[in-house]
Amino acid sequence: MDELHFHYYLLIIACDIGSMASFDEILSKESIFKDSSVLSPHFVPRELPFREDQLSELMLLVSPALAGKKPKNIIIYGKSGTGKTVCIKRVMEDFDAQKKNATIVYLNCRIYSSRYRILQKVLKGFVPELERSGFGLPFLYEKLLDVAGTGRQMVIVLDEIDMVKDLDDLVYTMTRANDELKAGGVTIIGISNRLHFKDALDTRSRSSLYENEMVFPGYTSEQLQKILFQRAEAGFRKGIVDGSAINLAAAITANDSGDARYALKLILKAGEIAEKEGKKEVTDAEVEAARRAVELDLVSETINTLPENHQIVLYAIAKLSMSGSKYSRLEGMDGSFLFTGEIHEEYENICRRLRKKPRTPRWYKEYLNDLETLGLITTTPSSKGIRGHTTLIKIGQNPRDIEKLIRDKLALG
DNA sequence: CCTCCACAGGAAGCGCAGGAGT
DNA sequence: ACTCCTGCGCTTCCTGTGGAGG
Repeated sequence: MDELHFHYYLLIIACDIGSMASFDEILSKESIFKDSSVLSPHFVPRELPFREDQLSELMLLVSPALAGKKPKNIIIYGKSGTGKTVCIKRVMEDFDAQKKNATIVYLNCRIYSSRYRILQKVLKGFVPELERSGFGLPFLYEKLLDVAGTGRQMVIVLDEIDMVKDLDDLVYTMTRANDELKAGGVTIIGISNRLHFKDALDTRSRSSLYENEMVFPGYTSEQLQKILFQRAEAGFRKGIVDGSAINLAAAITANDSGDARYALKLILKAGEIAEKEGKKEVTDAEVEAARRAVELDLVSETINTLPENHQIVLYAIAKLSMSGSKYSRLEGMDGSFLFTGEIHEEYENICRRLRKKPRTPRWYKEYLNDLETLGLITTTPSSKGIRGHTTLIKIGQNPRDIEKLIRDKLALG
């Protein structure tokens, strides 16, 4: 942020709290939160309700490493927000506290997505010269043998393991390392939310990776209620959160995913909304408002990570949705569906305004597919009646919200 | 019935950034 | 650090489909 913008920024803040007369007033105003970090998705609580079984099973499976023996490899399945990562983190805390000749490392494979990178990251803590790159795979392999060869048990947790491109090779490398090692060992704990990713593995690495398999089920509405209660108690001051608000948040979440992370986000957001509006309690109304806000947040996050051309196409769709489809009116319909042709025209117009070269229709169609996969638009093939063969397109959310989100981002007038 | 329009989507090939391997 | 190569994003070309209209 440059200086000018920084001053604007201060000005905006000043306007925002314009109603506050003094620091005394601001500071004397009590927050409804006791400790909002408890509600953050990264928080690892001492108690993990409804995951006691999985937790003790995991500890049992990993425990040989603390006794100098190699544990079996483990694969953990479960949709997002079912407590996979948080369980592992808890196990890791207790594991490290034992201070034995054993190491447990956590990696997210979205970032460390190849055998090479994983080895490099794991060994970095032991081999200082790896800060510089330029070492071959054989070198890394030798170092792995050196590090584990001292009798060290190494447990590598690979979150989102399905993102590893050469998983077969990785598993094979680890298997070979374990064969060669006289003391010490290397164990993989893989976490995945895609149930069918093992189909892509070859038989040999599959059987060695799947020595143990654990499944984390989604939380039910009742379970979510208890979890939310527990967290709300620690996160909010007494008597702030209404019981029915928690039930509502649990019900909304259980209804579409059972994702505890989403439920926590709802409650946190509801609290923030209540606080901003100066309310003393969090009720159903705040949870409802939070749901809309969280949904828009998710959409906005998706849009922000979209490549520019996808954004332009989506912008074109939002723009046309606001005015209604000319083509479909010509066909005597209500104008709520758009045609691929008119969207492409609009897309080209916007590209011209932005002085960008528009992509060809062939590729533009792939953009439409991507947008549909992301749930931002829905498409219906039209087989009868309308202009031969075409696709009818409808935007997923309120076009005004989408239009505004992208307009700010693309700096369109 | 034939041709044209508007579109779907496969195949091949191209240039380039960045990852793999040394 | 340096080179080679692969994969990605994209264009070009092509075939196929079904209604509209002469």
